[in-house]
Order: sequence, then structure tokens, then C-alpha cells
Amino acid sequence: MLDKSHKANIRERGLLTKTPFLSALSGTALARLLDSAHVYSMAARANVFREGEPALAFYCVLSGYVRLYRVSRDGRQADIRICAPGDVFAECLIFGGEKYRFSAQAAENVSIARFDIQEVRELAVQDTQVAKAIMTALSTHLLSTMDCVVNDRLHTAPQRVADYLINRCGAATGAASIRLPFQKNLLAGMLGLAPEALSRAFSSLRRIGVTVRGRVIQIGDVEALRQI
Amino acid sequence: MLDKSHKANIRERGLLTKTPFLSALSGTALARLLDSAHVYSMAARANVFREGEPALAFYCVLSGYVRLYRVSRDGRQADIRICAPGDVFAECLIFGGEKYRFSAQAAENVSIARFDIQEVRELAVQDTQVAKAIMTALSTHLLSTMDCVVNDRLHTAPQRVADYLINRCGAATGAASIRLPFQKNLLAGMLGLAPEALSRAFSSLRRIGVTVRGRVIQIGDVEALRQI
DNA sequence: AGCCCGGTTTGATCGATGTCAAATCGGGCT
DNA sequence: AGCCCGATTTGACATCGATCAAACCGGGCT
Repeated sequence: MLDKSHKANIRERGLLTKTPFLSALSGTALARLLDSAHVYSMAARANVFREGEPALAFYCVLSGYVRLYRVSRDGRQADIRICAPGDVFAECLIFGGEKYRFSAQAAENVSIARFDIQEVRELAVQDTQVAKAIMTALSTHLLSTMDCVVNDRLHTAPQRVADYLINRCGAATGAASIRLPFQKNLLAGMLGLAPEALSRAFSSLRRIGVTVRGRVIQIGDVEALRQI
Repeated sequence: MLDKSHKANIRERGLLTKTPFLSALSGTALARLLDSAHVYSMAARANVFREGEPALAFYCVLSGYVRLYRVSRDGRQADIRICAPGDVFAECLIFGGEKYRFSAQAAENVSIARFDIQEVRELAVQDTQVAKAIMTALSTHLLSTMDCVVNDRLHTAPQRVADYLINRCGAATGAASIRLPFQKNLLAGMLGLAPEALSRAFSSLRRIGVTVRGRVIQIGDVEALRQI
């Protein structure tokens, strides 16, 4: 599945260093991790790995988006997480199991850094800085995955979309305009919706001042969204 | 919220040591953690902590079940996880944030061990054994929470119930009989269902040989459940 | 600028699950 | 053993979201 790779160059090392995962590190710990990183480019729709394969590596997204999903027996897919640039994924397998428990697919052309699980596991038990970085990443992911469960169980489609828009707006108040960073397709999966349901959710938000044109979303009043 | 506590006694230290979280530890790391543990007894329905409170401690269940849940703006509750004896909960806040992101409630009379987050955080950055135990616990929880998301998105109510029963059966094949460890109420929340939906799921499983009487479930053929 | 294809929206329909209310059951207690 | 209360089941209904099909649009290409 994986293409040609190369060791991370200066620019890529810079990107990696600014990542939440690595930004707390310095000195030898950082250097050893950066040295062990291999960068791959993958075409849209290519699989980084598939469920069931031996878990040999975890990854950090440098550019593009990566989709984590699982396939049911009858072939339907459910997204687990959409990984943005800077996100680490499959790090739960450093101390978590022998095989990948889900598949990872490039949602568009992506560039990702690969870390060897074995190596990083050894690094983690030697260097508490590395362990701390891993614990922080795991905690963050666990909290956001718990949020995902709760959102699914508690909110309707329009509420989830409103939620997403609010978070994307940052602290903006009053009117706002945002551009989706990826296809609506992906957003739908990320929110646990069929594409049609996402579309209908957007159109139901129209009556409270949300306008959609392509990837650009105009929000009349962010406060109004919070009421949903 | 919390009652009188006492330092873990011999029996309780034994229970804790057999826990997945602590079973990999030994020597001073184990001793220091056990020494720092305080044991609380709580009545059914009492809250261990509530969402929004400062996250000062995480816990390990010694006996009984603890429910982690969040409340929506309109007062509905969604369960995030049901913690069984031996489970650790809220450990995602050791390196994860200032406040509890969900509430924890005793589902019945429970006994829990409390660990100070500050203390354990310091222990974790000194002792890689401790860090490893935390990473393993976090990884396990992250994986099971991802499973939860996928189950919600991919499976219907009868499928989720069948799944639960299969896992409870262990590797049993053919006929099996199991006793639910808690009220159906709790099971419903754990599977993301209303109690009525759980009840209907059980009755839809009747036609493939599942019989329910109180907490006792008779399964005619475990293989048949897997087909659902 | 116009074309074209894949992504998106819309419409119609169905199945699944939440909700409310009432009937029933089960387990613990005396 | 029988009683009683809360848990569970059942029924009726409303709602949400999935699915399939068809129309539409937008962005990238020439």
C-alpha cells in the first residue's frame, strides 16, 4: 500500500516539531523521533493500512486528511475519526495490540510521517518525555472519542452540524464565514451521517441564517447556532 | 459527594494489584501507588464527581459498577462507559485537562479507590513503569471507545445486544446461559439504547433462541447469534 | 468561456428507535 | 408464602435518518 518514502527533510521536520504530539519534546528525545520518521506521499483513496494487518507503525499527518474507518460484515463503512494535518493516528497500538483495529485511507492526496511502533515503544520506556507525549496524545484522543459517542447519542443531525460549525468559527460572534477544509462527503462520515442527511441538516439550518455555497458556509449569527 | 475514606487495606491492595492497570507493576512503583490509594464506599446513585468539577483524582472500581455519562442541555443523559470491578476511570485527565468532562455515578453500592492525579502525574514522569501502565490503560480505553462509536454507527439494537451476549459467553459454542451482572437499565445505556429498545431487541432475539427471565439469559445457539 | 463528471441536493419511502402511558413482572422484605 | 414497589415489558405513536433514484450544481479541465 505504501509508496516510496524518504527520511523527513528539514521542512518536514519543522512541520512535525510544530505538531501537538512532538511540540512538547526537545533534545535527544525529539531528535531520535525525527530521525526515525519516514515520510510517504499517498494518492487519494489509497489505504495507509487495513484492519487486521499487523500493527507495525503509527503515523502523523503532514498534509491532507486521513480517514479512519471500519467495515461491517455487510460492507457498510463507518468513520471513526478524520485526521487533520498535525494529527497522530494509530498511536493507540503502541501499547495496545498486535493488529490494526480499523483501516486508514487517504481522503485526498496526503503526506504522512511513519513511526515504527517497536522503536517508539522502546523509546517510551526509556524516556519519560516521550512517554508523556504519548500519554497526552492518547488522552486527547480518548476525550474526543468520548465526545463523539456522546454527540452521536445526544444530538440530532442539525445539532451536530451546528456544533461543528461553532467549533470551526472559534470564538467568533455575530456573523461568520467559514470554508470547509474537505468534501462534504467526509464531513458527513465524521458526523456519523449519510451525505444526504448532512445536506438536509444544512438546509434545515437555512431558516436560522446558514447559507451554503460549495465549501463556503455563511453564518448569520453564531449565537443562534448555539441555541439549536 | 465522597464519603469517609480509608487507606487501602490488605484485601483492597490485593484487589488493586490484580487489576489490569496495576498488574504489570512491581517494586516501589506499585508500592507508592498502593500507598496513595484511598478507598471510598458510595451508595447507589451517588455521584463520584460531576462534569465541570476540577479534575483532582481518578479512580479504580473495586466492587460494583460505575456509570460515566454526560447530560445534554435539555437534561437527557447519555452513557459513555460502564466501569466494572477492576476498571480505571477518568485516567484520561492525568494528562488531559483541568476539569472532568463527564459525570460519574455509582450504579449500585460501590467501593472505589481514589488516586490523586497530581501525585500520579509526578510518578509517571519519574517512573516509566507507571507511565507504561497509564499508556496501556489509555490505549485500551481508546480502542474500546472507538469500538463503541463503530457499533453505534454500524449496528442495530438487536445486533448490539447479540454482540454483548457473544462477548459475555466467552468462547462458548452451542448453548449457553449467562447472568447479567447489572440491571437491564444499565445495559441499555451502555449499548446506547432506551430501556424499551433493549427490551424489544431481546424479544426480537427470541426467534433465534434467546430466552430472558429476569437477569438470566438462555442462548440456544451462540453461532446463530453471530449471524445476526 | 464552456463542458463534463463526480459530488451534492432533493424527493419519496421505509425501517429503526425514542417517547409516553399502561400493564406486567420480579426480587426483596416481612 | 405473600405483598409491594420499582424495574421491565408491551402498545401506540411520532420522529429521525438511511436508502434509492433522479435532478442539479460546481469546480477543474481544455
